[in-house]
Amino acid sequence: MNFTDTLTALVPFSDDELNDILNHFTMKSVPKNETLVHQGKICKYLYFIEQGMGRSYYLNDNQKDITQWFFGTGKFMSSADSFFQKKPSLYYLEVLEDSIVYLISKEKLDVLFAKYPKMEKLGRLVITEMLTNVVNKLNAIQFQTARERYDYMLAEFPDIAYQVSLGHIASYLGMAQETLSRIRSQDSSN
Amino acid sequence: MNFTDTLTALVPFSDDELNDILNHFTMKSVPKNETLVHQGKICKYLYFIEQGMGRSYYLNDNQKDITQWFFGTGKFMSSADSFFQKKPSLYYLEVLEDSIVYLISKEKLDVLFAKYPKMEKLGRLVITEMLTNVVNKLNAIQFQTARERYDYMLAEFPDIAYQVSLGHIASYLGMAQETLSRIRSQDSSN
DNA sequence: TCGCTTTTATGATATAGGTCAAAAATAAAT
DNA sequence: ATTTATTTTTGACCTATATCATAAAAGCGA
Repeated sequence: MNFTDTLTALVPFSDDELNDILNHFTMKSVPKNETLVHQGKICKYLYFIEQGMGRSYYLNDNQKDITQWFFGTGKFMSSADSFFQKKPSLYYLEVLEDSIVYLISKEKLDVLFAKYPKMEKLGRLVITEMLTNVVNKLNAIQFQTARERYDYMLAEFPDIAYQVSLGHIASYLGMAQETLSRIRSQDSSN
Repeated sequence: MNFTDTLTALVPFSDDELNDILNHFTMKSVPKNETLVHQGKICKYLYFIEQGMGRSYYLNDNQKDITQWFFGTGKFMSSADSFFQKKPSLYYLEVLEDSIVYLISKEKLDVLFAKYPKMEKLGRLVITEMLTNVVNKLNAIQFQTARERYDYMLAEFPDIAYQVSLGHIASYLGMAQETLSRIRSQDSSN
């Protein structure tokens, strides 16, 4: 679903409103592997992924890269806490393939929030969806075996599960990459 | 922090606005162990805990009670997805001690959202905070040892860690209650 | 197409923490 | 104040998965 459709599906904007809103965003194409936000820096923009996919990750105490979230086509991507509170980001944000995004700064977004109450609603809905997704993952991770976690991933994000490197997925699911490799090899032998 | 202070800290309401908003809420005292929402039912109200504490939990495949979240004094409590989307709740909501809450229905809240754009902002801020908290817990759970998870709990929710039963905390942290008991006995022997 | 780098697979071994069982301690009820 | 129920502790044992090591495969630049 493209950007305008995504917006209108959440809140019914008029054509004029929609145009004005779109004009506050900037469209940009981002090449594969580009880092949009660095850990410790402020996340200046909220991104909508028109085409492509990205992920957030951080480096743990052993400098190991841990995927925190995947963002697929048609989703908003940001280091939410950093963007909204202007705090240093705990995560890196990077694009995993050539992508097209719409981006907006906090200042411009605040202009939209002030101008259109419906935008506040949009913001609330988008964040509510994120919250639901994170809670779902949490429940999936918390008490399930590695096998079950991978099944959750296949069910919830089939597109991502088949496109992203095994190491990224393993860290996202909280398991060693060797474990995920073994799970997959079980699958293919049956 | 009490209800009015919490509201004005997030968004600067005028006295008149604040009064009007408060009038849409109902104050209620809830006795210990009362269940506010049942799994599978719609969560009809958003609660603010003026005094006391609650938790959300669900029963897993083995009918084991798993704590999903704790809500302390001064926090909003709800089965967010159920409340906002009018979907059956995945969780029970219960009060862990005699409490005083302010509650509001979705209908009345929508009236407030429509009337005061600032309320939309309030909603967005509250949910953003929840999102941040859940993401923090997810990171704590995903790659940390049982010991580290408990330390996270002590740091993040010291009040709760010392008041709630060991079994509730263990399931919240994704470990067997025996494990948490052993961790605690290590602590007290040093 | 060849060499170089990164990713994935597989085997051997170690361990954190789960499960089962039973006792001890606390809390609740009559 | 006793009994009953619930929660916590402790011990013995076991298993899923991490870790370490190395090989195979895939991807990529020159």
